[in-house]
Amino acid sequence: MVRRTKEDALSTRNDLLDAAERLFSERGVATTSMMQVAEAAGVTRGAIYHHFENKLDLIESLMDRVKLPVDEMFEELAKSIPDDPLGQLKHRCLKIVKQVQDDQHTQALINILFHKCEYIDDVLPIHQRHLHGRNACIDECEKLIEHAIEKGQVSQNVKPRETVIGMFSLIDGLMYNWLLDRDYFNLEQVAKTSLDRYCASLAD
Amino acid sequence: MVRRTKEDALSTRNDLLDAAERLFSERGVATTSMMQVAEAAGVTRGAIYHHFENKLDLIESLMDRVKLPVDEMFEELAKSIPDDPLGQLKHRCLKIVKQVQDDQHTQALINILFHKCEYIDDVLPIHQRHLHGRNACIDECEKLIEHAIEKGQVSQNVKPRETVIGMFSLIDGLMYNWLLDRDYFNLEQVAKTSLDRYCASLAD
DNA sequence: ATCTTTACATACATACATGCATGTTTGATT
DNA sequence: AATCAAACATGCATGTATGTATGTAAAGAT
Repeated sequence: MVRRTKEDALSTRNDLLDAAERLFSERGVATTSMMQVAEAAGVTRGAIYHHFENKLDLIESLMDRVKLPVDEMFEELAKSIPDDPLGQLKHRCLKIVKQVQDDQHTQALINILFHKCEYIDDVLPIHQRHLHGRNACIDECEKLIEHAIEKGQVSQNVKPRETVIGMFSLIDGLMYNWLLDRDYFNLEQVAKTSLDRYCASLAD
Repeated sequence: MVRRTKEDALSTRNDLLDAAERLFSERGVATTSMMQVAEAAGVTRGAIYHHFENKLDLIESLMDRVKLPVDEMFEELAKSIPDDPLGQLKHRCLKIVKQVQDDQHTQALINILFHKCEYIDDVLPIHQRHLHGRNACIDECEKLIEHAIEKGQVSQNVKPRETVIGMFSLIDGLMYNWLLDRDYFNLEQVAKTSLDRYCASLAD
């Protein structure tokens, strides 16, 4: 089993990414060795070091494959002129939740970020990327809240920044706990009612 | 430097726990070696293996030293006859947040649980303990919501279980994000207003 | 005063994991 | 057709973590 065509090489690379995603998500990043990833992909470590520099590069490539829900949300927010800003916001948040619930790759990645990798210097680049997209998204959502205030959808007493942080934290917490035990509650359902209540209280 | 008195031994043990708590919280559990812990405590690995069986035992001993806020909450809930169940609930949740914000040991441990240790089989005992106390607490809080419904504080439309899960997730998410960047927002303040809103919406 | 045990330090044996260097085979190029 | 380079496999050298076994000096028991 030696050199194959370029398509085969790309397939090998994808197999490696698939294996890494699965193993990292199941057993954790630090405890999974390069050899285990290679074995799971049916190749040797040589294949990994040919396609990726090291473990960190492998992880970063994992992140490149999947568009995180916050990034997608950010893009959609940018190109929409909100007629119903608060509804928009709620809808986008639920979409994030839904993507984590339904899309396997997204779920695996978020699971890794939440539960399967330590937040330390070595893996910080990927967290940085996540947080960066997140903060940009928070800024955008903050503007939505401000619009909602102007439109009278939301009370003038609410502080936009804190409100968004609260919303995102609620979503984060729900996903965090749901990923710990996916049978404990229905993510989408609880997210919907929780968000509804949270938003309703903003009218004050 | 050899055999000291029993008090000295206990002091050594505490030094080790302090060092472990600090290093784990700062650099992560998996990436911190026993030798680094020993060095930080001013002893050799021999001292660690004298006091603890292995890394896992060290971590579990860490957890034994601190009473987690949920456990404390559970105890207090058990011995209180709620006159204002919803207010009680809110108050207890804020107390958890406050403890994480103000008590250094609690903060370090929660930080470890949230960000500095992978959720895998090896460290699962400590997570299990955390989740166990948590679930017991959720059950108790569920009863409080039921009381609140009986008292008319809360609408009959709310589902107690889901409501509690939402509340806890909100708190979790806030602590999770705050621990990532403690200057990004004021934990106690955002927690208070968010909880207030969330609870207010329960009257419906 | 002697003896035992505690509280460590030191040393070693084992086990991996990583990174690189070096092969080897075939697709791609000219 | 010959050559080059891609796509891996294989082997080694190194570092590092772990667990344990052994040493040792003082504390505590008798």
